[in-house]
Amino acid sequence: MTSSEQPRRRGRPTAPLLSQEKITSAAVELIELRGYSALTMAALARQLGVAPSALYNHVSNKHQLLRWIQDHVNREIDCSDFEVRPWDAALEAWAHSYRDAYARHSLLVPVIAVTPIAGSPHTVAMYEKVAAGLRAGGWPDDQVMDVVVAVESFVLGSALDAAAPDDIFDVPADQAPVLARVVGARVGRDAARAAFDLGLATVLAGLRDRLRALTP
Amino acid sequence: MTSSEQPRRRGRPTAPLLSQEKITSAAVELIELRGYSALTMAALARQLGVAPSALYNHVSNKHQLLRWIQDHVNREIDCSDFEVRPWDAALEAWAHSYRDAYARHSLLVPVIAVTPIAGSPHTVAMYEKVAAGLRAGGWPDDQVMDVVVAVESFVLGSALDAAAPDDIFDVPADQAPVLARVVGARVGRDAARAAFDLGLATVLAGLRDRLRALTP
DNA sequence: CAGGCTAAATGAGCGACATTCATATTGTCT
DNA sequence: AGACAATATGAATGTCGCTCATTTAGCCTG
Repeated sequence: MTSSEQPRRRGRPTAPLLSQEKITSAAVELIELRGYSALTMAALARQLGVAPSALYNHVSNKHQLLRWIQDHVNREIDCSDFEVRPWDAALEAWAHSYRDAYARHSLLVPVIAVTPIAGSPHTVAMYEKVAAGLRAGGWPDDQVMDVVVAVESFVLGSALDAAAPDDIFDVPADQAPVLARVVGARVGRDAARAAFDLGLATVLAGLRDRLRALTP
Repeated sequence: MTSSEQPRRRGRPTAPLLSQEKITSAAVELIELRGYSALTMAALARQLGVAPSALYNHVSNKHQLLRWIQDHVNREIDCSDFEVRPWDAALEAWAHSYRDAYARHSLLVPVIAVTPIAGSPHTVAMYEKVAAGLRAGGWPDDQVMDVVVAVESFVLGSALDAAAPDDIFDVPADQAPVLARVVGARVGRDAARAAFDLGLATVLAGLRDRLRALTP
């Protein structure tokens, strides 16, 4: 069934076949269809009906492509609550939305954590809203980023954890009796979700206390 | 200076040149010397004075090698406090030690988070101590792992954050004025460390509250 | 309107890796 | 002594990201 693929035209086409938007969308589609391991430059080019080398006229390398994808994913994160609800409720909703997005893109987590945000407009917009919300909620300037980073660290760690297999802590009871026991005590639930919920509730409670202590 | 490398003997040597211990140590040494990007199977073999293919008689693939390294790194994590101090103090010390270890091995973080611990003896031993400490501290069986995973998520997220460049949040003030302002308000400090300390203190405060509410 | 510059595509091919395989050698077990 | 298993070598393979020379077409300028 090798279909009749007429050899494509060389040279500059009438209208450009590629753009940042098209490349990013195709990459995200590919990831959602077949996972991150399927995201190769060759596969992406194929998806776009283009030769692999053509991509490099638009994106400098695969790492930059991942940053585009990251910014695309960040667009899905909901931080509208910061404009209409108290800081702690908004932070909770943001954290949930953030975790869910990256549970589906856990391979991006190590990329996010290390990449300057400046080149990513949606990402910058997100942090701007979060920072404004915390400041409006009474947090002092010099602690806002610490709060953001702390919560974000927990969120990204949890996103990684969400990608783990359910039996990650399974262990023979004779090797580690206490561990086997407490691991057994949480079967049935969505373990990663439960840990995230407990952790987030804990963090929020701690933050409320801390802010209260700051502003008597 | 291409030194006189006599062609090495083929076939089985009198004493095995390789073992899990030797391979892992050499890999860790290589990483500490030249970073993770230098950890290739060829470079590792070279470090051990052996042909690359010889490694595959001992380790099934690079991913398994990373798991050996992970277990090796976990051996450095200090969790002795769980046997001699209150659960919250021990948890704090553990988290610090854990973060510091993986700040130096952040490339392993996505591997840890997803790999079953069963094949890693030091890792199992670590969790056993932590679980026993929390249980002894009064935490109910069905919440111990949630606490462990929540703290671990924060720790691993923070370890990733520690590997980020200092200027990761730098942004033109006209694009995101509030963000620029709060980012500017924390210059001078070790930002990642400050966020970790704030977050850990917050989590511990929240956990103490929670346990107190459970056991009146 | 001719000539040149630039954008954007093609396809060949390179180098870095992880991994596999046929083969050789040697210690150990029967 | 002979068979087998363990452990090394080195050649080869396949996948990838990426580069480069080349081609083509639109646009700008004199």
